[in-house]
Parts: sequence; C-alpha cells; structure tokens
Amino acid sequence: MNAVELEEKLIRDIEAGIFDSETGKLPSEPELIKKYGVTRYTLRNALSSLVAQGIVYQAQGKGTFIRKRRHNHYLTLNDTTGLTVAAQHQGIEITTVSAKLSIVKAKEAQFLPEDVELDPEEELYFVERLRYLEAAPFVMEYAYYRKEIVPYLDQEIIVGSIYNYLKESLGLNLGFSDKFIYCDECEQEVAQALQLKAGMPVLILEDEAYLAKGPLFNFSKLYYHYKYSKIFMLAKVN
Amino acid sequence: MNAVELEEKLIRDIEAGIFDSETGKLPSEPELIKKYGVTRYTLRNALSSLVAQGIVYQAQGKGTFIRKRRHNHYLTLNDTTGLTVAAQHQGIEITTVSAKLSIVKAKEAQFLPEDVELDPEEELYFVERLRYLEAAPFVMEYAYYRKEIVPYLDQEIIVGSIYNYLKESLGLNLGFSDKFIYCDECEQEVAQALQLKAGMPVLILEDEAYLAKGPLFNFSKLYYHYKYSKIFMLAKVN
DNA sequence: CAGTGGTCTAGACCACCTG
DNA sequence: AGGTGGTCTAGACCACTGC
Repeated sequence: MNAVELEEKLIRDIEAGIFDSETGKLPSEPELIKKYGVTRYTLRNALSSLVAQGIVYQAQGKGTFIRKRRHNHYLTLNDTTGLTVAAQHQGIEITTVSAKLSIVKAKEAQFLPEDVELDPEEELYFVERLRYLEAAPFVMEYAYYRKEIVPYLDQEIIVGSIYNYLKESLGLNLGFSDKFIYCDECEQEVAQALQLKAGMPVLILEDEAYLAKGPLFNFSKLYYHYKYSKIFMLAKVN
Repeated sequence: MNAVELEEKLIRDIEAGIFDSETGKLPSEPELIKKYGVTRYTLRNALSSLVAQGIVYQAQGKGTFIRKRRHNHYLTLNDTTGLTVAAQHQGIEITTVSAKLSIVKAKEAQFLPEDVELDPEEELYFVERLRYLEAAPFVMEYAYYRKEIVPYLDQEIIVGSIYNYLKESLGLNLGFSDKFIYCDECEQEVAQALQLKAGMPVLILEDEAYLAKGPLFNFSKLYYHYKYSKIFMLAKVN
C-alpha cells in the first residue's frame, strides 16, 4: 500500500467510524503501522495529507485526532487539489451552461500572465465559460491556453473538464499553479452573466498554471458569485 | 544544519545569485547534499518548503529551478505562514491606528466559530483593531480570545503583535487555523473605518485558530480593503 | 543510457504530554 | 517514566527527461 492508497483507506475508515468516536483519537503511529502494514514514512505522508485537508490534527505527546467540522462552504483551496468545489462530493453539481471557444493572438488578449512574458504573436485558445452551481450562476471563467502546448480544443471538450482532457487525452503532465485571490466591483459583462448589478462585489481568482516541466500552459481569470463562494483553507500557525 | 536553517541558507544563496543565473538551475540533489553537508531527507524538506513558497520548482528528470516572479501582491497565504503581508519584507509597514479591548460573554459575541460550540457564559476578550498599510486603511479586525486560554490582554499588547505575545510571554504552543475567505457588500461600520461606502466590496477572512494541543483559542473576522488586498497562493495541479 | 527528482524502507534520537 | 508525534540518517529502487 502506498501513501495515496493509505490516505484513501484512512479516510474511508474515519468516515466508517471505526476509530474511537468518543475522543476522536486514532491509534498511535506504531499501531497504525502494524494495522496497515506500511512503514512510518508512508503512514506519516498519508497522515500529513489528512492534516492538510483538515480531517485530523496531530499533537505531539498526545496523538492524532479526528476534527469535528461543520463547514458550510463551497470552495476548498489547498496544496494538492487547487480550488475545488467541496460540495461536489455531496451531490451538488456544477454545470456549464455556456461555453465559447476562439483563437486569439497574445497581443489581443484581455489580460496576460503576471509572471511570464509571451510573444505578442503567439496564438492562444480563449475559452469563456459560464457555470452554474445547482440552479444559480456561480462562476464566469475567462481562460487562455497556449496553442503551442495545447494544440487542440473543441466545443465538446470545453463543456466538460478541460484539465481531464489535458491529462488523459493529451498526456500532459501538469505541475503547479499560482493563484491570486481578490475582490472588486463587478463590471457590466460579468454582472449580467452572474445576475448581479454592476458595482456589486465579485470574488476574483486569477490562475497561472504550469506543466511539471516548467512552462506556462494556461492563465485564467475566474469571477465567482460572491454569495455562493467561500474559500476554505487550513494553515499551520507559527 | 537542520531543515529550517538549510531553507534559510538556500534562500540567501538564491538571492545572492550564486547559482546558474542563466537557466536558474540549482545543482542536483546529490550535489546539494555534498555542498551543504545534509542528508537527502533534510535537503528535500527544505526544498519542498521553497516549492511551497513559489521560490523554486522541481521537475523530475530535469532538476530544480528558480522561479522568476514579478508578483505585485500584499498578502500571502500558505501552509506554513498563514496570511502574511508579503510586502513587509520590502519595507512597507502595517500600523495599528486604533485598538479597543473589552470582555464579553460568548452569548453576547457578534459572531461565533463555525466548528466549536462555546458555553454561552464563557468569557472572551474582544479586540477591535483598525490597521493601515502605509497611509491607507487596510484592515478592520474583530477578534475574540478565550479568556480561559488567554488569561490576560491589555492595551499595550493589542497594538502590537498579539500572536508574538501569546507565544513569547504566555508560552502558548500555537497549532493550526482554519481560514474562510469570501467577499461581501460592506456594512456601514466597516465602510466608515476603511473609508469606503456601504455596499461596496470588502474581502473578508474568517479565522479560527487552535493550540497545538487541539483547543480553539481565537476566532476572528478581518475585513480587508478590496483595493489593497490580493492574496497569493501556490497549488499543486492534479 | 545516464542523470534527475519521487517514493519507500528501516531504524535512531529528540521534544512534548500525561500520569 | 513511558508513550506520543517530530526530525533526522542511510540507503534502495522507481519514473521521468534528454541525449
């Protein structure tokens, strides 16, 4: 069993309630090592992933404890998953209600990445998507993909999961992404899509995504409806 | 040399430009191990901290590379530091222009933590602070501290770094904190403090902070001026 | 194929908490 | 003092990249 498998097994076991439900205490590391037949390295990797997700916390000298959470938020931001709709696991669905595809040159783009200088003549796919959370407008996305890295996109692909297509069909090895979060007054075009009024708040997420090998392949700007968007994150305190 | 010392040394060496400035490539791991006299475990811990800060990235089969960044943001959110003012390193200062301290019972609090049930009669310190970034109003903070864990606060403490006081003077062992980020329309009281108008956007950060041993000791709500607040974060892409 | 980072094993010692 | 998690050592094998 590797770290990822162990992590999934631990989550299942926690949800199944097989550990002490009174105190929320997990067995000690030596016991878990025996129970799951892994080394301490693998166990601790799996556990630290659970810690990062806010599922458990570890206290030196005491043990590992399940966290009781009553979170009621839609977006989760963390190291390993980026920004995800937490509620998707609970059956709440995101649907793409409109998606538009075009090709533009970098010099014509509405915005450019902060950290990478592009050739003005470079061709980019431009994807505009409006997505709903259940029946409510949730996010208006404007995304550019560098054509030299993502050679093909079509309408069918962009209504689904673009990242899955990049990984599965194109075999791209995705690496990391920079995210910038802020809020601003909503402009007319976005306001209309999200059924807001111009000047009302909107939560903006700028994203610059890189392949594992280093090059930028995608940069985008996502406008979230402020009433349905709450980002969750866990941090170590220093 | 331990992982933290190595991390600091690596940052100094990167800033000093001692590595290949053309490609940004660091020496390979075996070479760094020799150079700094540490084991691979320690080296990789230090490097993964640099990765989490967006200072370098690692590409399997290729090497470790320095990232060129031109970020222009004020707030950094990451695992190990929580939310920090990035620009502080560059001489931009945060000053507390007003700070008010009172004691209330939990049942009288303006808001309560999502994840912890408090005794309505429990006493809390309530700290209201307005802080400026240079000459502009930056953040209005409303923070509650559980008196049974933080037995003493006074005016002098709350104008400075409360967390430093908790660590250094009270010897508390801080653990982790949940953070919720969203935006909303600004209410009158906050608007006035931030020199905004009611209804304009405001970036809100809710924070629930726990000791290493597990108990909640602080929960707060920070209202950031939307024009000066941009949060940076780095994520692995799956 | 050689060199890179990614994962894992096995074991030691340290720091912290509780009784 | 004994048990807990936190850090570190030393070494092996795997997966990916580029020549």
